[in-house]
Amino acid sequence: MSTAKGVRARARIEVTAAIKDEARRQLAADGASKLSLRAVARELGMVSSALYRYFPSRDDLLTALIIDAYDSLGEAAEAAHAEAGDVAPARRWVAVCEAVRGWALAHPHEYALIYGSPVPGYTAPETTIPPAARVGVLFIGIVRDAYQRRGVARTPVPAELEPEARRMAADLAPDLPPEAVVALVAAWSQLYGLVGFELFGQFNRVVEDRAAFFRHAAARLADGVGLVFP
Amino acid sequence: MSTAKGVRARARIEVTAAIKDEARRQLAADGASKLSLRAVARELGMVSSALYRYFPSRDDLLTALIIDAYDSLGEAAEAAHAEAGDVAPARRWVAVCEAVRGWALAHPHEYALIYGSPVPGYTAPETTIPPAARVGVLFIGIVRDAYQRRGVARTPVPAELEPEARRMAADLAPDLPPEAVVALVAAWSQLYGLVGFELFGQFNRVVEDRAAFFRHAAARLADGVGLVFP
DNA sequence: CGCAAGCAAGAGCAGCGCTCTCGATTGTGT
DNA sequence: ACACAATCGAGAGCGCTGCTCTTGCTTGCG
Repeated sequence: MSTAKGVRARARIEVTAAIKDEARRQLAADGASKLSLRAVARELGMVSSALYRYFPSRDDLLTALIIDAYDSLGEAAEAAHAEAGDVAPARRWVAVCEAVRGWALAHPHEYALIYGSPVPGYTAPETTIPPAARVGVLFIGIVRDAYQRRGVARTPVPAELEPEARRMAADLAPDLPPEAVVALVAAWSQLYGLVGFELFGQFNRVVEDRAAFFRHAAARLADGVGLVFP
Repeated sequence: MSTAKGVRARARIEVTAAIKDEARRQLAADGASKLSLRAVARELGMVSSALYRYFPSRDDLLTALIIDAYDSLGEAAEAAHAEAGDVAPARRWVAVCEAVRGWALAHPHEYALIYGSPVPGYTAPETTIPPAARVGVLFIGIVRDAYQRRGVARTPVPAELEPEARRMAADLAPDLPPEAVVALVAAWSQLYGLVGFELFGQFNRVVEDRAAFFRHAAARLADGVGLVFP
């Protein structure tokens, strides 16, 4: 039935979505810390206290937006990966990196929400973990594919890191060599250094042609992971 | 004279410092967005309006804290560099990276203030540029030193990036090869990806032995810049 | 059909950044 | 040396925030 579960449940879903939409609008306009429950309620023509029936606190609304942001980013990355098709893993790696950058530039405040400083006094709940992992999983898949095709160039890790490297590989990708997993995780985090610096103005007066700079840096990141360009 | 400029000017300096100290305390305790002018004033035994004689707005207080944070980080990095002495540039590079990480772990909220998402609606004034550049300048010096001693390993940049690479080199370090400057800037930003991910919890359930992981990643960063370990 | 659950509305509390006014104190030019 | 100007702390107040509690109306299940 289209009205299964009754009018009330349907209304709840719609109102919840409307709240998130309006909140996302304000987030994109003014940033996370200016997001106001009262303003959202006002814009929706309801009184502020009514909003607490849907989100028990401002932080809960933010959490919902965070999950959506992770999913939106993950979707963009996966779409770019799919669109790249069956090209060499190194090229797919760069395509995903550029998708991450593109999404960040298009949604700066949402990017700041998930990869900038966590909202003070706020710790993300478990629910955010799976969507947050999507881009990482994608990278693992690319490296795995490269490894299965013709192997990856390996850079040995120092002795002090060997146990940790084995533990990481066991947790994240048991079929990949530990050195590759270490390189992968490092490159993964470094990607967000590149994106964050561009987004938060650290490249002002330093890098001008940021698209070209990023493309090159992403390719070198791929290189560092052991992917080769044909 | 020790009382030159009169009692009033002296008092102003002391009160300004007291305000910044208390603000820094609250920043370290609860983060930037919970920093409240009223709470600072309360703690200092003054009324909130009196505080506006010293900082015209909350953002101005934050700006003062940002500059101090950049200087504190720069100082820590420079101290680590000096302490490393005359070892190989690659080792000094890693020492500075570890100093940045150490400072960030010791001052998480101040790190978030300067390298996390910028406080929404707030754009840093020109005054913050020189202190913000200190760590970068340090890295340039290290690479320059390596270059003058025995050269650096160069990775060519693609044709599309060549003009920008030349421009960056002319701006930042005219005596260094453009490829090295590009690699340097990339590594510089990537360092903050590593640090930020550890600090903001992105490494939870991914990397456990973070010190060893970081040391290795920093060494590989140095490698990417063309520095060689003896 | 009746009763419990779900819901919007309104009032209210404590906190915030910021402004303005009012005396008191301090520094300076004549 | 004295008067005038600049500086400062205190207090009241404005409009905003997140959040709570109570009051009725609406919906849906037994």
